[in-house]
Amino acid sequence: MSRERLPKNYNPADVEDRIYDFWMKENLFHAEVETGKEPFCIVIPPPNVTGSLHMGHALDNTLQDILIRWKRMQGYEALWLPGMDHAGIATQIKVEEQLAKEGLSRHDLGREAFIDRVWEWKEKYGGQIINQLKRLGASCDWERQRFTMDEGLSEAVKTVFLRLYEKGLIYRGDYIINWCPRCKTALSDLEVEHQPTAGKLYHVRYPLEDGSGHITVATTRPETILGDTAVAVHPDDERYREVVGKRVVLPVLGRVIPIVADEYVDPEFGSGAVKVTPAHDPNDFEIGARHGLESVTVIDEDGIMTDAAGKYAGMERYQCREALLKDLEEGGYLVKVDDHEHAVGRCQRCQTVVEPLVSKQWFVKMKPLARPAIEAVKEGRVRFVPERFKRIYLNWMEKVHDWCISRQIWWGHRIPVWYCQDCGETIAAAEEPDRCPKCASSELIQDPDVLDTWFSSALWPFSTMGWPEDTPELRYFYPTSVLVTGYDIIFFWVARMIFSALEHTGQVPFRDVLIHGIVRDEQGRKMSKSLGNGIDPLEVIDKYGADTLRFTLVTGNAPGNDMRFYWERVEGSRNFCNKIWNASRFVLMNLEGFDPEMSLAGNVSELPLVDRWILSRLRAVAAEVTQNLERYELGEAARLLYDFIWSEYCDWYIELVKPRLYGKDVQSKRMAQFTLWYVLDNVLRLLHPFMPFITEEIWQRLPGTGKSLMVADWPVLPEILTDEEAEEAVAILMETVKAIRNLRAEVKLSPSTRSRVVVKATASRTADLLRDHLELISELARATPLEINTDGEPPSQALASIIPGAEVYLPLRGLVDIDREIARLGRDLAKARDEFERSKRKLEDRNFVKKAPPEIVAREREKLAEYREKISGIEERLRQISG
RNA sequence: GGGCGGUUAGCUCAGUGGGAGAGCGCUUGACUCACAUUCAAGAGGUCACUGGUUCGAGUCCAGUACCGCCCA
Repeated sequence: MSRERLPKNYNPADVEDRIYDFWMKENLFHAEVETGKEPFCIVIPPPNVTGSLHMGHALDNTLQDILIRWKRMQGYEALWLPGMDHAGIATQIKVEEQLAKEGLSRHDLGREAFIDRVWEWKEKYGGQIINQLKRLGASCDWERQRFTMDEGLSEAVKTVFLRLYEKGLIYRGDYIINWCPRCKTALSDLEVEHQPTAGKLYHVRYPLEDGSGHITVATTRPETILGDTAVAVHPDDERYREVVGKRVVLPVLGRVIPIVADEYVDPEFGSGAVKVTPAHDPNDFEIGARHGLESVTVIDEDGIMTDAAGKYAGMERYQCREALLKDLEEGGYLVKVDDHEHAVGRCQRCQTVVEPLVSKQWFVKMKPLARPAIEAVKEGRVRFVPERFKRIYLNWMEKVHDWCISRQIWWGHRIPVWYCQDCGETIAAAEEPDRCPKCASSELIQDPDVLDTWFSSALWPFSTMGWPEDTPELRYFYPTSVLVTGYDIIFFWVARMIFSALEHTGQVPFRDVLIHGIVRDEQGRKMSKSLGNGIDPLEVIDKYGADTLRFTLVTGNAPGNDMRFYWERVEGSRNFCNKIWNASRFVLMNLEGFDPEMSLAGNVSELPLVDRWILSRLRAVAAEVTQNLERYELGEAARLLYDFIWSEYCDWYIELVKPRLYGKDVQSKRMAQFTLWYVLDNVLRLLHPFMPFITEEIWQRLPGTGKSLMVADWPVLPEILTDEEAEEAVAILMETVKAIRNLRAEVKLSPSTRSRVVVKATASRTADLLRDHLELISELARATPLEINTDGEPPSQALASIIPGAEVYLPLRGLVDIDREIARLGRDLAKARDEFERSKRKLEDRNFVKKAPPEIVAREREKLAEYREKISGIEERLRQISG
């Protein structure tokens, strides 16, 4: 037991690093395989190696740490497996920027030297987020840290690629993809963000080839006219029945193209006829495929018009638009121009407008993989929390498109495919082949592309455990217990992990998916670099401590909902830390002569009433906290602890127990010490997952505790602590104290002035209870002298308050304003009568009495009796003072 | 266009069919020997709207309005 004086205010900076070092030194984060315990496992959503901790990470990892610490205390072998993602495009951009400062491009270095450079960068600057996670208090098993470019994980990537390739689920071909002209790479559908943008809708007239008229089409991207290979109308559209099968002449270029009928066309939009540019629009690509249309690429990978664009060749895409519009107008083809808002796709990484292009890329065939992934979720083998995210997942999975997995960058997992320069054979292999298996040529060139970063993170739950090897980790910890992540990443990552795991391991990757929202700024805007409205979690930790940040992030919002970040809320959490600190300080300062060993043998039923009350409440709260954690209601669990500690333990119990601590009755003092200690010990355990640092710091100072709170047992309290009678009795004591305080406040009596109070109890049992706690009430309500009776005549010159079971009088010689008192009692009376009527009406309703659960009806009867008593009490009082 | 979420005190938000809650802010009083990062007392509500189910709806169902998000 530490006897050093604790500071008045909790200072996290003095505590947190020291405690974290202690945990590390004691190796308490490490989880072992096959310990005989039941496993509980979480794999971290690997942050980007380039990343630094933002509020999203702070929230996500706080939730994971709460779960893992709780389960660890419950006796599970709890593994939280950490690591990082190589983040292909993001990292490459970072290193390219660094090179640019030296006046170099990656091409100056060449591929190998560039990749070496990225590794160098990674060793030097990468992974700062790991240390930031430690500051947050994350209890990850750092010995097991993984990186998606590690040898083992790279092996898993290759294995998966080859398996899918051999099964025909990976293919290469010319399809329309999203191309970022700045990053110079293909992107998957998910990596394109659509933003509503003000633009124009150009209506252009295409003359029929036979001179019998024209068709007007509308487009937001006139430059793609140059790549048109058809005009399409809806097959049922009467207006165009005659012209289907005819041909039109493409304005300016003069190319002749057919008119086709296709269900895709919306007859309601524009003129009901659309131009078809298979090479530069995903929907047109589909139409083109259905009708066997030609595909003419007019924009290249740099966003420059190709030779196929005729006289516009060499122009930049927007420059071409202007030039072409001018020509269309001069030729009389431009009918009109409307303002039009449409969705423009931009590169997630650099915000450049993406260009849909036909390009040779690698794809994963999704339909066969999606089916089992849909089943697994429908059957509940993977469970989303909150459940509504299941629908979002299923909707997406059910209409998923093939996944473009090749990227034209250098940093990443190289596609394990070689092409024979002599016979053109494609060879997929784990290692570079010596010669072509078909023609024995040694002229083999590896595919230059790398795989989408998400291709490797999709394998994370099992690749980190050694798959494809059959490791003890896989057998013990896999499938993992729960995945915790934001809803913004369900498609990118969660969905891909589910189908990958099912395909390659035959098992789900995790049983539960806990989805949370995003942390917004105080105006409700997304935190972003460009807005500069982000709040650095480390700034919060520096100023207020990690426990404060964690508590702020976990309280005050429902699962799956977004939350706003307010410094006021941070202060509230900080104040709570300080409250715990000072309550603990109080307990530690008053444990002199207390022996924890001895007190454990104490008989609960022999404890004083208020001790039995707080122990009963503690047991209820512990059970509720556990239940809420089991349902992933972490915010609710935290709120319960906040209320219990602040209101019941601090505001009431500690105040109730003070006279005993300072009094002469040693036996009573020992019991108070025991109860204070016992409740604090358990409360610290319950709170530890939420606020690991402060709880550990205090707990280690408590007598009779162990080496570390983080491996102490989670409270499961004995049934004998539950004591409904004590709870009811203490409620009466509290009501009485509140009533007296209330009356005192009414006449603005300062707390320093003591005042006589008379309490008339309606039942002798209540009178006994109040008499037994006379000193307590007197102390808490500043009531001296305090008279308790059951039949005395109430003082006439007094304020009155009628509560269930008692009438409370505050005598004030000559100071009572009778009119005011009559008015006040009148208000109380009106309120009580309203309640009485409502209750009476309810009980007179036969259906209520017949159909409502008996305990509800019984409670309602009790209420009615209380109101009746209150009303007659007030009426009686009114007669006394006005008569 | 399809889907999802939200609408509760001045603000931000909890609320799991059975007496409308918290934090902050506001008003009044107090440096009472754990804590002024505190304590005590108080004011403040048509639970968006309209119907329905139910003995009973902030809560379940249907619809409407507005705000937001995701997908196309």
